[in-house]
Amino acid sequence: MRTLKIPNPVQLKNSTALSKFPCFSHHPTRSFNNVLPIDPLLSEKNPQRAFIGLLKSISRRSPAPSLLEIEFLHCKTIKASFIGNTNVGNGILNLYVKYGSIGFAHALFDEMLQRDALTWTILLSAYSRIGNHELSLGLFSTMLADKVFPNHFTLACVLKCCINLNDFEMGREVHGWILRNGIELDVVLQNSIMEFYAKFGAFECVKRVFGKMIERDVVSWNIMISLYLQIGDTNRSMELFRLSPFRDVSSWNIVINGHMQNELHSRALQLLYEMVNLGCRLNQFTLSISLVLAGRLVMLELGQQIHGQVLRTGFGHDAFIKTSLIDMYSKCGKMEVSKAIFNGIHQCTYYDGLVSKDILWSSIIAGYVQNGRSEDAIELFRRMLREGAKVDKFTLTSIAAACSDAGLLEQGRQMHACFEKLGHGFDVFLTSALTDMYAKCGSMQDAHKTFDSTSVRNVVSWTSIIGSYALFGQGREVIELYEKMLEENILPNEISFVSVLSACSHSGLIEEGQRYYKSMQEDYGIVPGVEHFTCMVDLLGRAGLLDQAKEFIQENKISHHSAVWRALLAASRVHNNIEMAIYSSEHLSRLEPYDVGSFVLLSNTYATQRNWMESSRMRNLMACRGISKQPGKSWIQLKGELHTFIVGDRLHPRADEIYFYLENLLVKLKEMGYSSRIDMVLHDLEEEQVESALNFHSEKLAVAYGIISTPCGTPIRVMKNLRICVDCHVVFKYISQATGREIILRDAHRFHCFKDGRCSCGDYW
DNA sequence: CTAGGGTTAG
Repeated sequence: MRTLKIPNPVQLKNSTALSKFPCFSHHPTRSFNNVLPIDPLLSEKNPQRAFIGLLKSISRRSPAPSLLEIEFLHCKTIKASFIGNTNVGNGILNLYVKYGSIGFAHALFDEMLQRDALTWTILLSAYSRIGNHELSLGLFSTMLADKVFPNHFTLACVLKCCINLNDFEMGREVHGWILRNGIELDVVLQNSIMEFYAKFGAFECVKRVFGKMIERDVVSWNIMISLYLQIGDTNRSMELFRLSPFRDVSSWNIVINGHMQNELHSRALQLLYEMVNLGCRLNQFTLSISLVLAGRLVMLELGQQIHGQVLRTGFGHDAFIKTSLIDMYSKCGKMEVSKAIFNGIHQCTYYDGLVSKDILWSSIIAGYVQNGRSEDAIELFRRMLREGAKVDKFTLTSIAAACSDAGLLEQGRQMHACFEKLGHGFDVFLTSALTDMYAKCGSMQDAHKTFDSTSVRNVVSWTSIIGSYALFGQGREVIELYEKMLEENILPNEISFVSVLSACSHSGLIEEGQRYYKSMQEDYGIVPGVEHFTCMVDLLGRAGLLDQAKEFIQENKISHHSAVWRALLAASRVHNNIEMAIYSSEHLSRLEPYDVGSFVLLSNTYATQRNWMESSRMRNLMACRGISKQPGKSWIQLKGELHTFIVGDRLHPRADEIYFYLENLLVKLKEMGYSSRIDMVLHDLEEEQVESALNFHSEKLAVAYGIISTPCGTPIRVMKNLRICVDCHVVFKYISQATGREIILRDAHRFHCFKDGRCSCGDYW
């Protein structure tokens, strides 16, 4: 007979020291004599059997027995010399495992003189449950060497270990062993075998086992149903679902979740309604997945209804459900509610004993990041570290995105290094987020290094590096990378094209942009969405082809999208075309009467033409409608500290120095030939005031502060929440020349790298 | 057998 190739049989420790059970020496025997009726049992005809019955009932008792009670029982069995009985030993062993004390369980296991299949199975399944699958398999191997014949539970557990260890070969060996040893195949074992093959995508094997089954149950059918969902064959899975004689809650959960996984959210919603209408009871799984569904569809009311159902059914303390609730409210933009739920978590039942609070942390942090509240997310992350929660790749991915938004290069770098030190494995999500983070923080070297170190690249990895170069306006590199991606047989998605098209637009590659727009539809069958239309309007508009852009909007019948008008309006402003600006802003304000951008852009366009009447009329209208402009702010990070500036503000402790330096510098720049672009000032002011308003724009303050606080030659990295002003753009070119400093500025759309009197954007933006 | 958190653009 061939033996199983199971690694590392476990060396059992045969120790006899009871000192492994520290409470033994001073055991409070008296305190349990009333609660646990041991002594009367001992006078029964068959005290051992009675004792075994007691152990069984205690293991099912709620609340579960305390460690002291278990040790008390253990003590009693020794005193009554029952411990040599395998069934008694198994009973106590089971209690230790249920209590979660594997160390004590293993110590008892070592002391047992006779171990049967149950003894081994209790211990090895305990190890598997805490995630130590190797040890579990090692015990299995020792068990076989000890000539103890495994039962169905042992084998099912071993197959689970093979799934968790991703060890297909081992699982096949186990299956072979089962067949060779003529183990009778019952439903449970056959289901385990099916599940094993299903997890490894060995569809034919699953079907063969299912086909041969004489008796099938819900689980067998469910595995078949999920098998088809796994490969995206929703039709076939629904056929089986309708055919199944055992359709119950779990089957419904599987089809609903399966459709969600295949991105068929509205179909999933239909199924949920059908399930409810049939009067099917919703269990905790249903509630959890339907909350996720409500979040993805941004259906707040549905989410609230399910929340009500959660409270009614008493699942409010389930940790899984709490995470789903946090996720749902975050996705619906209700961060206050998410936060309240998160803060109310003290006593949630950790379902299955495997749920940890780390996931709750990561889900609330993700919520803040998704709602654009990076500072709050980072603050929460610090609290999480203080409270000793474990940082995993999920949290770190969100934090990387938060650092991208806030432009915090140093924090991002620290977290990256910290994570690498922990020795976590490679992850596509994380490396994509890090690539993006480094790029958005201005370090293309780090972004490229991260991308190069990405061993398994998918569309997202490629799209993030492509988007990074697009951010720096390096259209040629973007096109090169895009072609490289195609060479590696990675199919571009909608987002890849947004990056490519916006890069073309930012680099003035008009023909290329139009070619890729065509290729997207013809070669990849991607139907252009608002984002692509907007890129095209932007592409034409930036190039000054305003009429063509307008025609593009009409031809594609997209005049109901505000974004395309916003792009045209922005282009009209850059090219000072007041008629087109008015035309597009009329459309824009009809579509979005409360949109800040439309007012600001139009009012600015009027202002540029020095039409103060119209400009101020626009601003008054904004005030009437209660719209306020997002204040422009710029920030710079020095020695780990963030310095934020708004136009003309003197709040900074070194404000006097900053202003003094800036004023002198501007005099010098004028000698070099600079003159103020006063046409960029947005209010009707006297000439002198105009100039001073311009001179102290937030980005100028931040750059000046950077120069006076760092040694000569250090590059200056500044972030701005809005687009850079035209005058500042001119000034920074002069400054880079006059001071020999490199100025790297990230605005709302892209990077501008000023060096030796020139900007990387080539003034095309 | 079935459940929760993450990436890319605008």
